Amino acid sequence: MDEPTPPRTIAHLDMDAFYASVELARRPELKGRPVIVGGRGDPARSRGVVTTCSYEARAFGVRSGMPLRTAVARCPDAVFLPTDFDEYKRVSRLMKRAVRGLAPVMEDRGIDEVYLDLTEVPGIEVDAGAAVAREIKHAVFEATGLTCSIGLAPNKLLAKLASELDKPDGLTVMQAGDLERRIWPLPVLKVNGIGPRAAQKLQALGVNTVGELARTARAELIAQFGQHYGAWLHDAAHGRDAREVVTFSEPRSRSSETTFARDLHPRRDRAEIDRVLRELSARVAADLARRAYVGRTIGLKLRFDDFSTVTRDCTIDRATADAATILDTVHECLTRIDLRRRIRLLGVRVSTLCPRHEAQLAREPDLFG
DNA sequence: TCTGGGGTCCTAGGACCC
DNA sequence: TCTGGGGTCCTAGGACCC
Repeated sequence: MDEPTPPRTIAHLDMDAFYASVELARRPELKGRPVIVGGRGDPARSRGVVTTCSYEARAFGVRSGMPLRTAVARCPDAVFLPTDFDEYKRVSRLMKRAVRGLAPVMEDRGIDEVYLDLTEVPGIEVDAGAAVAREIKHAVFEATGLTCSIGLAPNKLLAKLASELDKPDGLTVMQAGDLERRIWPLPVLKVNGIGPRAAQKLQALGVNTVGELARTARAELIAQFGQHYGAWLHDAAHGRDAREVVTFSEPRSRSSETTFARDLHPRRDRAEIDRVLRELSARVAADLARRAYVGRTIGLKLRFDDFSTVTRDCTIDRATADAATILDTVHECLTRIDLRRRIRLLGVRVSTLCPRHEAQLAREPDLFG
């Protein structure tokens, strides 16, 4: 067994309906109306999906991930807005700066959420962290004009579940007995790490809620899901999670992909395909250069009109961030794919990354060899 | 009404080396 | 003539998350 660790106070902070809220902040006249954010404009003809929607839109059954055309059908009177990532990233930076000022041990979990280890924050012992959490919520509101929800718990898994219990503008402190009372009745899909596939398989076993999962024998879960995932499922249902709050991690890959407005013919649209691959390679190269990283594995992703997806990759001798090298390697990958359907999506990825200066150090012996 | 774009991690098989 | 494991790297696909 693992060494027992001293109790921690972990927070999960989640912005409320983030993209929709950012849009409402700069268009206050839309307040109270259903607002749906997603795609690049013209939702009725778009192949995009809903990225976020306001709570008013949710009342019509609109959900994130839903095709925009479905959202139009469910809520034709909604205000549809294209995604403006640059603006969301700007507000996200304001949020994170405000949070870090009060709780420096922060793990970035994307544009609108973070984990915090509050264990060492002064004053945390007073009321299990609720006062500190209120301060953080206030600081986020001062910096962005937006509300967030915070969950406080002894670990990340429970903090994440807790932050959802009282949305929007919520603050939930998990205490003794709350696992059984508030978490066990939830459907297994609410647990971070259980997705649609695992939930479906669990349902087939008669397991629908977290409590039912907790009551399933560990050995049974391992038999059904494998040693690693089976044991994790059992631990998760019992609220056990020893993961640290990680303040920095090296990036593993960078990529860029695009879905076409109409599916491309592999021969007749060859010029367009080449143009897009060139563009995607240049974008990934620029992204790597900006971050001062290079990578050795170049990958091509292709989705056909039937939504089947294939990938090919190729590892080269010398890590690169050069657009021409990436493009050449992508073309090499393309020759290994049987192009017998129309193409819906193309993507370019560079992985096995390392910082540019480390790659240079590793190469230096070559200069003398 | 067909299903975005950015990621991470895991698995499994084959190559290759010791 | 038949038969080892372990370790690492590479590739392809898939589950999952925001």
